[in-house]
Amino acid sequence: MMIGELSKKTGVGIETIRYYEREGLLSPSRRRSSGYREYQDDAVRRLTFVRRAKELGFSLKETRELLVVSASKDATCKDIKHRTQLKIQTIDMKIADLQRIRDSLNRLAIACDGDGPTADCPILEDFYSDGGG
Amino acid sequence: MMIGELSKKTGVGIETIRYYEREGLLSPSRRRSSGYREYQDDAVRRLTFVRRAKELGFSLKETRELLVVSASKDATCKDIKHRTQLKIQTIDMKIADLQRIRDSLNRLAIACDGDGPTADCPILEDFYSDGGG
DNA sequence: CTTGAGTCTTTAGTGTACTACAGACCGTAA
DNA sequence: TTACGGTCTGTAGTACACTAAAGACTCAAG
Repeated sequence: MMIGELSKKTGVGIETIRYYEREGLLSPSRRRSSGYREYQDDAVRRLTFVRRAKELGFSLKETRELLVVSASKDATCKDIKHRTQLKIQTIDMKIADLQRIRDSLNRLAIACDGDGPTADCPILEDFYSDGGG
Repeated sequence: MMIGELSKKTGVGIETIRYYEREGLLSPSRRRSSGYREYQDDAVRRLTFVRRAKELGFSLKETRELLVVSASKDATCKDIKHRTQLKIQTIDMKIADLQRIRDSLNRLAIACDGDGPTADCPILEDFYSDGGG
């Protein structure tokens, strides 16, 4: 199939497909003499993989690595599992960061009764005085 | 003081200070005839504000708005509190997103015993087959 | 007066993941 | 043959928050 059909089948834009190719995620099986890209059915599968990995928080770089490992003959489940666990760890750290921020903001919001001028706002006070919460 | 001293006092790089100026967050109180920026002590306070807001997840654009509100005579605490609560909401949504992703990855990691070739990996299977969970 | 550090403006690069556009070429149906 | 839509390459723009570098100017000390 040509790129337009692949785009329709996967819901991934044409420009994006070409971008993924530049980034080494997906190549057409061949080129016509005209230069037109031609894809096989497995390109749909591969694009699905890329989008699913993205959904799950993997960057394009990481996704490319996953694809390489996935296709490697001597790679094992272990490698994939390891990468997954690392990703879980970084997500956990991000969540912890956001929780910390959330709690700080919440404390400030509670401290502010919402009345009076900004000059008396405990939120702004915190902001101006650094490292408070 | 000049920009170098302000930079040392706040730990914010010179280039960054100039960038903040371009973005409307901080202006020197005046310029010398040579073009050199001159700052008052309150610039330290203002930069502190910007960094603290950043720590708490506000973008530069949002921080600029906070500064405007903060300086506005008829603005009230209410406005600041409201912005804070909105920020808490978007952080909560981000956390929920990450939790969902984390749970999916965790389920996959558990399903994968780490043995065998990638061809049998349940993680990769999920990736190739879309929307699995 | 010279030297060296500090500062100035303007422009461009970083990373991420696209997205858009210009100008040319291809393929097919009427 | 003409028209029209699909496709090609290459370049540049988007958002965010910086960061770096070139080349010129300023300032203070010696």
